[in-house]
Amino acid sequence: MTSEPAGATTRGGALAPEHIRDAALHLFAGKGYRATTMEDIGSALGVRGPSLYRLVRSKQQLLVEIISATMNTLLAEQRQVMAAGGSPATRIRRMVEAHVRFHAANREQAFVGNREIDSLESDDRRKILRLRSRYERTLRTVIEEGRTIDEFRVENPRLASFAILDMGIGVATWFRDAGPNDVSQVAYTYAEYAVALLTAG
Amino acid sequence: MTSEPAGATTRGGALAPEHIRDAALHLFAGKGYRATTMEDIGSALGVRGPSLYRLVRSKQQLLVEIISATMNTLLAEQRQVMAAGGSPATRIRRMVEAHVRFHAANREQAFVGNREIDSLESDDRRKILRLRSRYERTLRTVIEEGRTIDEFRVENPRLASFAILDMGIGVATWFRDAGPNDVSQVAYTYAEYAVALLTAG
DNA sequence: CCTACCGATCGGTAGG
DNA sequence: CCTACCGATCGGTAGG
Repeated sequence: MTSEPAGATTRGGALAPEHIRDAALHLFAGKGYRATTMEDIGSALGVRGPSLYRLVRSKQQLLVEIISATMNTLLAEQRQVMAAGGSPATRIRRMVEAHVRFHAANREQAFVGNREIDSLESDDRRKILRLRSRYERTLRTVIEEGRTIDEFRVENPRLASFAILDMGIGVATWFRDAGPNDVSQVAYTYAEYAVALLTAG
Repeated sequence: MTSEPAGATTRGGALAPEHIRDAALHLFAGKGYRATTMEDIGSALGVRGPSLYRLVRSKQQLLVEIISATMNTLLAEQRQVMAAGGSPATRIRRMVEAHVRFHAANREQAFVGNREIDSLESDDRRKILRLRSRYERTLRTVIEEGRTIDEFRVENPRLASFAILDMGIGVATWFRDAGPNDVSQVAYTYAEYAVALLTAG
């Protein structure tokens, strides 16, 4: 993203745009975008608030980058599943597993991406909503395909895709690494739920 | 809740605590708790910000009342379902229908209740989280009961109850009165999904 | 129910 | 990377 050598921090130190984003993400997740100050973010990195402006345009830009990265990752994983082929049920399973895995393994990203959409300025919000919509429609397309070949019996692909996506999104709110189920268990189980819901009659 | 005559507004006018809460709810839903000012709320009711303090203790108190009311309604409906009896599958269906119906018919309440939990001061937040937890555990209990009598085959009641609840919560984010499905359709369909997910094997 | 106002916070800039 | 600071916002109170 920058013209500096990959993986290097800026000369001798802790302060790189990537670290700033990480610190910001953690604070946004914990206390909300609006409640987080530039001084908070700087403080997490051992500098004062104004020092961040050498590497970051604005607080809003940090939020935009965090949420965009989240949606782009999700869409990239979905594209991989589509490219790999397989029956509708197979693709649904893989898609739900990737979706849930992401929401469990990147709780803060997912959480901020969902809660702070309205903290985005309207142009950016529109862009993000378009990406979300595309993500949902791709899932819906696979459901419709499965219906066409009688692999699924759901009557309303739109409601089914919302239900499947939303249950996965919820994982970001309750999942804990120290909890009774690990990421793989949850991902597998939710994929089963999705297929069950689609094949029931 | 107050000692004034039920249904009456305070002497000649638009300003009653209930109206203030309604206006606040709408604004909190639209732009977030922290981005909403007392002046905004007053403005929606035709008064200046400071005038609200005659009827309201603080902005925080408005949020507490809104979120508490939401959870209490949800819990009351759940208790009714439990009191009415029926097989686990019947109770699950009714519970999911009530849950979804509430989230579709009271989108703003549900939305604010979910997004602004971290805007509550810690004592209030704890109280609300306890209520949510109780709500979830009651659903889980019914799932476990259904497993005991072999009505359900799910292996993990905890994951199943999270999945069912979270898909219903999602309804508050995408449902529109002008959309292709009405509240009853969505409630019925989601109840089907829940049962499908619980009985699949 | 209003105006005036206090006290505090905050994003971002100036200018080293 | 820092201090000093501007300009603006906001919750809540005083005192009618």
